[in-house]
Amino acid sequence: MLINTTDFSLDDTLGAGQAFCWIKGDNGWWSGWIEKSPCQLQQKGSIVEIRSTLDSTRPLIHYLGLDDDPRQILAPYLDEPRLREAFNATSGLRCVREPWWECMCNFICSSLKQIIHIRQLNAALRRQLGDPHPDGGHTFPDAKKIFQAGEASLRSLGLGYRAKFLHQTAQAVVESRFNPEQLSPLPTGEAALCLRALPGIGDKIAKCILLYGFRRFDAFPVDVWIARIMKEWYFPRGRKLPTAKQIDRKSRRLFGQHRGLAQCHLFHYARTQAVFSKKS
DNA sequence: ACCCAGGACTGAT
DNA sequence: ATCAGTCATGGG
Repeated sequence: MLINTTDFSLDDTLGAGQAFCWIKGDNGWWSGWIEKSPCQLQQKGSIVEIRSTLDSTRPLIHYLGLDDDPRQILAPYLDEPRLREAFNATSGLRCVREPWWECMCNFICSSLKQIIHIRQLNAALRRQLGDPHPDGGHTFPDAKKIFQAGEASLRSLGLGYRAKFLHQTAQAVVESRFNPEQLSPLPTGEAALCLRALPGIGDKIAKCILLYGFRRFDAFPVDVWIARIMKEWYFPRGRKLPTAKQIDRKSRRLFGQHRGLAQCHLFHYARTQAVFSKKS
């Protein structure tokens, strides 16, 4: 199957720290998952080629966020010259729609980890606890599987201190102490507080889950890369990095209701420009 | 060996 | 409310 796209980059979208089940092979094909279907993707020019058992391109268009136009959504904020610089360098990036549970697990695993390590942990969780798929690979394990595996077993996969967090959060989901439907009536700020009740989820990870797992474009996760680029561009005077609260207020004022989408482009730009790698 | 990574949590001011 | 210390692991 083929999808024709405009101003889209598969490499940027799958490599920008949103989803962690995708690996790019030496042949140029990305291998990963759309829900429970293994899937391979390759981009040539404006064409994305799909190899999978899916009978329609619709789930892929939905997953990759190809149904919205970030240039149009961010248009009101692109007068700001620095955001425009970052956006123009990353305009092929789309905000993906990750399954919320896998997204939650990925980001619980993400604390003090590099993106490559998060991918490794995602692969380990699938291989060890997921169901094998006839076409190869393993589906992502549900909360019950991860809970029943036990903390020690999770630790043996390399999760470190995150093993206890993931185990306890899985238990909370199994016991319905957390249900994603609780979030839908809540504004994003209160939804973040709800997520923060779960072990291993603080403000930053809560907002990643809301942005990538629940498509809350007004969630603005602040990690070290965002802190660096925001300091460099919007807090140039100070010696130290600005606080998360300062950055949040600034993002609200600069990027409005769609600051989460702006964050996707800022994060990817910061991470792919050598200028921002832990300087000052 | 050393440094850092898409942080969260705890206990002390 | 802010702040330092602690927590595991792997790659550069």
